[in-house]
Amino acid sequence: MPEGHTLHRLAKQQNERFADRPVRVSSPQGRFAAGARIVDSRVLERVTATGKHLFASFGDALVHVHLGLYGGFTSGPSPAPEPRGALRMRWENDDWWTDLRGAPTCEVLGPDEAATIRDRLGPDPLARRASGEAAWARISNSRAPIGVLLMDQRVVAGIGNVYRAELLFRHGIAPFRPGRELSSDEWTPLWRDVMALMRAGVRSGRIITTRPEDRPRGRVDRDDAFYVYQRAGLPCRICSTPIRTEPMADRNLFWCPTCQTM
DNA sequence: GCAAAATGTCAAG
DNA sequence: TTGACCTTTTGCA
Repeated sequence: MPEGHTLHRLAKQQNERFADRPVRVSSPQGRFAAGARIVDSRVLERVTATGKHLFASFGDALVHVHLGLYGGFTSGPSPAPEPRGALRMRWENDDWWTDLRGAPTCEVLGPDEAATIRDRLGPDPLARRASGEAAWARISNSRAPIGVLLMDQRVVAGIGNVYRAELLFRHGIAPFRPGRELSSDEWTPLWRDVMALMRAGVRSGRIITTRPEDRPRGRVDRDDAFYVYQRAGLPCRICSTPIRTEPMADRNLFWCPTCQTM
């Protein structure tokens, strides 16, 4: 499921498999039928991820996909399986297929409309030459809690509920602290960390935030991947205090009340 | 077999 | 601020 690393990984894979040649685009479910007709059989130039948005350019028409909470792509080598369920969009060439389901957004845009969406976003830690300065400018001037600011795509593009909780834990910062009460000595390592964690996420295809010394050796199973996310009531890996949860910015926030300070 | 939850966002009021 | 929306998986009976 999708935070920024998922979309960048998808862009990379789709470029490898589909870019620079024609793609058959269809919408077996029908909801994207009109859009599919516009780009069907055209050459796919490039797939780009910005934050949690995916843009596939076919000349002056771009397919814009946002996976929301539960959208997802599946894919594999040809031949494609018989369409099943609510299959919003399918891409096929002679070698590969990929299917999109569940996405709230799958639409054809012009270049200006795509630019408008990108312009609304804060810096993407996975972008080339990413800089956290614009994000820091907003955070250091805001009295909103840092746990809200990190989820705001205008502040940083690509962070979701898992990275939010885990980053704040890794830096010992209570989610309730107003942005303006962070010091730049806290922000600088946090920004460096989000770039590194998300890059690792792109590489492995999953989010792992525990340091090797804080988890059992060997393969990382789901129970050992996080410090706080979805661990409400379980003992903190560092101090054994029960992990707390409560909604913040409409999502369930998780934190350790001992390790994360105001 | 059904309800609830899940790594998200936007429009309506 | 609230509700709508998209689909699959999980947990409980």
